[in-house]
Amino acid sequence: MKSEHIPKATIGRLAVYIQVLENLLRDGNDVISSEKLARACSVNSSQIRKDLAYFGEFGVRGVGYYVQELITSIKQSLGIDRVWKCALIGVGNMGTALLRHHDFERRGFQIAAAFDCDPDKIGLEFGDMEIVCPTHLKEQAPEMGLEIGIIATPPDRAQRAANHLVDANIRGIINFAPSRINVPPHIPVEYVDFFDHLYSIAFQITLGND
Amino acid sequence: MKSEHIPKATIGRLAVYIQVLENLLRDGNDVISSEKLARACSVNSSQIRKDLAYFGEFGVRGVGYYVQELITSIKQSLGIDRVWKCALIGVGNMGTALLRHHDFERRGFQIAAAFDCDPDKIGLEFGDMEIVCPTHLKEQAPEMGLEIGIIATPPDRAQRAANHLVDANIRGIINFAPSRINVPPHIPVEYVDFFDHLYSIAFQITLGND
DNA sequence: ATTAACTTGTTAAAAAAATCACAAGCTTGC
DNA sequence: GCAAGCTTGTGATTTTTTTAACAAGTTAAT
Repeated sequence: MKSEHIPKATIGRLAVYIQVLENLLRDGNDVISSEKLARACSVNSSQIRKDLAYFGEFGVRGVGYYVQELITSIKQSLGIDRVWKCALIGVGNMGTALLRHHDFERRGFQIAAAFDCDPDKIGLEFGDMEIVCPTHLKEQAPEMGLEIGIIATPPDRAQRAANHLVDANIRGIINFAPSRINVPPHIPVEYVDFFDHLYSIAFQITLGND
Repeated sequence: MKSEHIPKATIGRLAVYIQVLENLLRDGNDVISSEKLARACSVNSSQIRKDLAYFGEFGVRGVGYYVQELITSIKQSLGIDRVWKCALIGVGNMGTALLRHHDFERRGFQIAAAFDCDPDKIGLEFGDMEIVCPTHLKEQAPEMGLEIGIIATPPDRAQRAANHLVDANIRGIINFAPSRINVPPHIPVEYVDFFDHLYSIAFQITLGND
């Protein structure tokens, strides 16, 4: 197989595979079968083989997958075999936590610029970055090669932030603010809200009760 | 319709509906049709009606849904019409950010106890909470009515944290650590990793390029 | 060199989820 | 009181996703 439409669920699982594979590698596993990987990920082994088949043939029949090689292949398939520069808008609680989050670099994402419209925050230094007004986005984005926008504003400011990002020709947006945004259809948007997961847990617990 | 198996995707969308409905209510909308709500959520209107139908009949034919009433009904359906007490394990970067996150209370979740096995952290005050050793979980959980466990440890400590939670009869777990955990099947687990969404954005951008 | 034991990639079948389409029901205006 | 205009709830249909099944390819042992 190769190319055609790829389910979003597949992308989510690929992220899981990477995580588990990296832990396997750390534990000294060089080769793994889809069956064993499947158990470690709590999915069906056909599922794994099918997910991978969208992107190519990465295994060896009768043997399995070489772990390091597979990690590299999946990362290439997802386009995360390079550094993506991100623009953060909104340096409140969430934004600050993101700036402090060490995993960004390790995972291939770099918050290269931080924006906030609060006059009290503008000018503040954050590591080697200075917080500036979002109006500067349009000029800084191309200069700095910013490609992904991270919205971490209060909900009522999210749309404005999105407008700034679109105007600055950003290529994709991840929105931590609890509100929907409208952008042109060629710009992918992902919404992040970990309370979704808490709701799901609460629901599953409640369900198990009756 | 009513009860039967409910797709996980439905739960995810109900969370979106709540978010959008709350914003609609704030903007003074008292009634809304599935068609308009669908547009605001970027989904199909039948989808909304079907999602709601799993839980009951909340609308009025010819009229639509009363916004406040619908919010209440969805929250009841999900079991988030009450406060859930949570135990946090791991007070590092992520754990601290969670403790500082103001939305917990507003959304019906309360981090009522914080645990960490680092001797430098044990004894530290956090608001009105003191960080204690995870070995105390088993005794504190029933006393305090802790029902949900939040794992925010480094990846190699996640399984141990999970064991403590299971041992303390916690009813559900949300895992922020980037590693899979094994728990008895009756305990629901949700994995949270917002890099999944960054991967997805990177992939969608890359895909659009060629 | 042949057999036995594995494991992948892929086609076919099954299951699940999303969408359509419409009868049933509410509201308003005349 | 009735017709016209909406909008829900739901059975039927379509689409998508997952799972099963197996031919094709690999390795190791005899």
